[in-house]
Amino acid sequence: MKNEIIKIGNHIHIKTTEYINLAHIFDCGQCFRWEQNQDNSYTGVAFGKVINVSVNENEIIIKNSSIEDVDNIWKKYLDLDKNYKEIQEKIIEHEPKIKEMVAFGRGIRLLNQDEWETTISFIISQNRSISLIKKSIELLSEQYGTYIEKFKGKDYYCFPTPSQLARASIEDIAKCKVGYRGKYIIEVAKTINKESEKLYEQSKKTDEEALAYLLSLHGVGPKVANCIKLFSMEKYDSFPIDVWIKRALEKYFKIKVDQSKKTEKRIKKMFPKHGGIAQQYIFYYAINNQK
DNA sequence: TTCCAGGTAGCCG
DNA sequence: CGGCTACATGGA
Repeated sequence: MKNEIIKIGNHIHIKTTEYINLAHIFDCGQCFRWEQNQDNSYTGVAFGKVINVSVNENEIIIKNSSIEDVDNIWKKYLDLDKNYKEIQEKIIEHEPKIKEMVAFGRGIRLLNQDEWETTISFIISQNRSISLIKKSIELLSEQYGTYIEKFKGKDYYCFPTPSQLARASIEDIAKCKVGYRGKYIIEVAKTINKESEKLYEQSKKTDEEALAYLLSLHGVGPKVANCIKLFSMEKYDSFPIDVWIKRALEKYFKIKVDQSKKTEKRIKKMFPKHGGIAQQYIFYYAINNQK
């Protein structure tokens, strides 16, 4: 996708030929720091910056930013160089049962998020609902993260760095309502603080190597590891299986899902190459069509 | 009150 | 390996 970026007044406009749906992008369970405004725009924090995003006709409008940041950060973050229309067609062609789900989630894009933030966010996510995950991450950022600025009347904080969280005490971090995951967060923060380059090397390594590294982190199992790979390492084969995906695969695709290698291979065969993106359509459909 | 949530570690056979 | 269970917390 070629995206023309122009500045009009204080706003940056990105021309796009694809259908973009911000609600589907920001509320599909891949990220936890974006909130919808009354005008349907979204405001959020990523990479230490606060921006406001809206969509109008064939363009994305970014407020509180600069041409440089849009070029260097947000274009990549919003995954604007990928052709989702083509990917959708390939996914449906290979597994027609997913057609309705892809139609439902049309406009989703997989954000390219920071590895560290994604790691901690999904450690927190285990065995909890999305609204509570968001609450804990907000509390963590307020309590430990660096202050950024006030935007439209609200104070915004960076996601805490590894060293900021490595200094946290178990009693203090409990105030962020992370429950038993507090010890995981602190231990992983200490690990990454000592060797942060190791985490950031994984996107260049093979799927298997990245998986093995992530599984070595305390509190990271196969599901969380696959979320980290998919949402922050551009490893689009990753297919995280949580309770929603398990139920949806069993209900709509009639396959029994367990932890075995056999099941993993079967799923990979159903959703090859862009499996992680297919997974996201299934997840988003599942959480919005529960019965 | 009980059940559940974008699960994992620890333990046991 | 596969099968159990404890784990914090708030919403339904």
